Amino acid sequence: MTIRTRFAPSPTGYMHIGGMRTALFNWLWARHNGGQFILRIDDTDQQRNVEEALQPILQAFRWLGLDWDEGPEVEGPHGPYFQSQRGDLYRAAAEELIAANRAYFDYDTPEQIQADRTEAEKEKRQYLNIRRSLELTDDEKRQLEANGRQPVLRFLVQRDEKIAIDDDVRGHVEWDCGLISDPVICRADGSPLYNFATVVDDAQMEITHVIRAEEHLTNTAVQALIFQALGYELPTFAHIPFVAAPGTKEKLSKRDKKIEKYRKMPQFKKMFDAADRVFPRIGLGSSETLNPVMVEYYEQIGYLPEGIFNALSRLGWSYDDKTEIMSREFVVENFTLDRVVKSPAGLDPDKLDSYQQHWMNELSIEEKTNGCIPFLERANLKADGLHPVGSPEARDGIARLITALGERLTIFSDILDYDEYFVPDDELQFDEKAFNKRLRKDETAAKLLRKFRTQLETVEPFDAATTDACLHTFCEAEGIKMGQIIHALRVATTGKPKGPGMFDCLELLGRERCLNRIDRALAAVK
RNA sequence: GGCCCCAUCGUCUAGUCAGGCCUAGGACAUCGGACUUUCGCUCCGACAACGGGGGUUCGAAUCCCCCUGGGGUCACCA
Repeated sequence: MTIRTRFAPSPTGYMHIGGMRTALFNWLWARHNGGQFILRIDDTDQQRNVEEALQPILQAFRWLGLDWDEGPEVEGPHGPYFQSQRGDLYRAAAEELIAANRAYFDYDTPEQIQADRTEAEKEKRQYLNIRRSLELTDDEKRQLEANGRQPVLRFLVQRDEKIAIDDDVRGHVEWDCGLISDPVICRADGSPLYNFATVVDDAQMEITHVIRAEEHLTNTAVQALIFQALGYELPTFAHIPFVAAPGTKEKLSKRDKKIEKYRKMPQFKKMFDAADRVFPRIGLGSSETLNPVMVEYYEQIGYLPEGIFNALSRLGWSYDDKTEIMSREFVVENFTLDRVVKSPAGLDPDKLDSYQQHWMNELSIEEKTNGCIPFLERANLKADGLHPVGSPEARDGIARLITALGERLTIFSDILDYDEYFVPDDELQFDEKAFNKRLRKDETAAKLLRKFRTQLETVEPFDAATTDACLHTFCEAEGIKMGQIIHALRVATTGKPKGPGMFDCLELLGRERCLNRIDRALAAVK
């Protein structure tokens, strides 16, 4: 039997990171078994701009490298893949249920239902819908319809039964049908509701494994009942834990109110801060428009799909007791449902960064350069303050900077922290605290720097090794330690108290810019 | 509140199904230390968990029961 899994997003305009993890597990299970992964669009609810709202979702799949065998754009033998276009299938299934007396038209108004519910609540008893419409004669129904009453279609739950599933993650789970209200399966206009459409679709698309988040576990009772009533074989269910907000066991939510809360949580804060730092500079709004609950956040701020893939794979799943770093191929090869964890897994930004760091460091200088350039371009920076960063002349300098940066880049947008290499000398900002400490208050250092400046004027060639040797000789001649001047030199040339190796910095900047900057710094000391 | 699910370091997890190999392993974070002109990297070290109570057993993180706690869900949303 070919394994077939699916993910069924509704077109909301963005991809939720928790949803992405669910999609990933579905994709992994299909790929691990040489099966198929299907994308189906649950657009029964909204009608406008489906295409527009869908694109970011498809983009997230493409970016992470989760390809789909059937679905939008690729189509396939079980289409259409938009629920809004599958009305005939639902209608036929509904008629089948009606004919078999497993579904009935309910003429109660929403107000009536609400009243029933309130009353049950008042009497502290579990609400179960009252099947008044079952008592209606055909004449009465006609009468109601003539008065404009539009019935909904309800599935008739056999209340004396039990329903059970054997979940691949949870094990045996059982419900008492006597506690389950008859679910509405079609609205008055005939449009299907989720619990019904999903069953019809999963059956028709021959889905073998329904892998979804735990929050759907309760729905499964009703869905299993409908599968049975329609004579379909039950797929295998696997309810994986949902992705929780950092440091909590609560489902990671997309709601604005929660987002505001996340923004202040210590574990999450740095991701929001990064968004506020980076996105405005590259014309993408701020954390208000793009936040770490969305997959797009990670793409736009410069994470690697490999890093996110690795992190998401380890969220609720493990290979063994020590393997952390895993390639796509490794996970596909080894992913099994029996190693899925049962309890909710909190997204951990720190750990995510550690995976990211690993995969970033696997990249060649060329690949890193390619990843960084778009950020420099969008931030409108000029290489050596002159050439557009996209130009071939600029590329070599950027590549040399990235080489000097070594393992200091975690995400591509980190390159923006080194904008001192891209601004004109007269626009260089000196870190005030460092400037005070290393130049203003340290008069000896400033004096030494003035003296060393003349050496830099003539040292030849102006590269890291030679300037390094030059400073050593200088220190020896002056009878000082490197530490007495080098900090002042660093702050004067780069504006910052930290960064790559000092002499790499000098070489990167070149003689002219170094001298300009030293002059400017020394002038500012007075 | 009803129903359902879950419960090991701060976090992600290994170990639970087949009880002893667990004085509970790894990773991230944190804190020390080494290296370095700074930052980072790297290396070394430290801290740190079986929610509680009863059983069963020679022996329980592992099996059983109860309690507690957390979460999910109860729509003419998905």
